Amino acid sequence: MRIAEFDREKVLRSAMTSFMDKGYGKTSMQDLKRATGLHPGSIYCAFENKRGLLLAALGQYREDRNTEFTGIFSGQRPVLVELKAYLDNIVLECQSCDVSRSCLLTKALNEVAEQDEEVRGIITLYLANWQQAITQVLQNAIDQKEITSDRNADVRAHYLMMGIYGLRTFAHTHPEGNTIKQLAEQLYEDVCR
Amino acid sequence: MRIAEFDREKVLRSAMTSFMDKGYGKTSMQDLKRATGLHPGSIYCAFENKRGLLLAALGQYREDRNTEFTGIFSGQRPVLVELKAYLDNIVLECQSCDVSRSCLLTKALNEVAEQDEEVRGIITLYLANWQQAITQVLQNAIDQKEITSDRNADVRAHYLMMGIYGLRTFAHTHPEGNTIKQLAEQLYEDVCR
DNA sequence: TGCTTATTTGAATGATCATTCAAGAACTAT
DNA sequence: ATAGTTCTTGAATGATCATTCAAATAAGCA
Repeated sequence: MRIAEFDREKVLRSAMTSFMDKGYGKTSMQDLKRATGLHPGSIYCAFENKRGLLLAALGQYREDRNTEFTGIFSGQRPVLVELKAYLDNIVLECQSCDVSRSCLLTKALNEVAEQDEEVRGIITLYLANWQQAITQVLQNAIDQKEITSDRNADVRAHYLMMGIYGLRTFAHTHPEGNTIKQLAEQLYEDVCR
Repeated sequence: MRIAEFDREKVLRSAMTSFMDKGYGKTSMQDLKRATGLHPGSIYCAFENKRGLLLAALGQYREDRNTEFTGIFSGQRPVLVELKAYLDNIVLECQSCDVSRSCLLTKALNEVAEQDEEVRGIITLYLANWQQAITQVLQNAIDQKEITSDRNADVRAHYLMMGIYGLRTFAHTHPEGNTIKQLAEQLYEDVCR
């Protein structure tokens, strides 16, 4: 026996940012070698494929986003306060210099999903999980009477997700100023109205 | 002298859909040869490059979207009626079977813009033109007292664009049902509120 | 009709890429 | 310590790709 030397999470996060920066297709194995510090053979030994590395990176991305999500929505504050903090976080992300590192899921969905049934299925599943989590948050807000039940949690969650997707794309062309912040604030109001 | 035999617009529209279907990077010259009917040499003679063909296709896309836009916002009906028709059109586009053929501009922005300063500049310019046109529409609606001047046209245009971006991405994972239509309706209300 | 100029054709080129593989290195267990 | 297993290394492989080029073709002009 012999234990693998590399830190799996570190490697996957390096691959993640490579895929987000250059896209899956334009990230060559040489790029991945440089980013992860792993030689081609090791990558193939550990992940079978460049595609396998993408799948593993997607899984890691999901996990990272999950812990971030449950960290913010810990239930220690009113739901709407937590939701506002969540949106603030996304705004900061959009305003950071690396706008292109928006969301590996949507980026991969745009790039490879149309050609790869399995990848699309996985990404769709992850996004559906995210949507479910957001729906639960909004349902909590309704249960706590923080927002009305005029529109149900599902409809509100759909709208919020649409808004977040849109924010990220919009940020690509408007990284400057506080336009993003204003948009996020109106989005918050319209979701909670 | 000798006149080029091919129909430039037809060729560019074929290239457009190829780029939208597979992405710029994964569209090979063989794909483009099949799609456009032009042999490699002719493509290089007419557009200098694969990249040149992309630039030309982006230009054609802009023109096509422009005529579509001015066709809908002809000023013959109340502005808000025209705006609703415009959104209905986008909804139909999102619900059509080829969801991936969403918008060449945003697709290219995601894929190549981070690597190619010039392409990003051109796409950003086109999108800015679009935003300007939408702002003008909303300003007209304000001038005609169809909506209040509580929020100015710029802010409303930003929000509408964010919503449209988001709708398109959302449609990738929810092509079915009339979720998209509901979202578009709330977006319309929130922009005009 | 012939001459010039431009386009079309499609095989050839050279680069880049993902992937493989055989040899070397390191860890565990006996 | 030694055998056995697994990981690492990095050059080799074969495929694919954008691009080039020289020959062939056609259109405008004299």
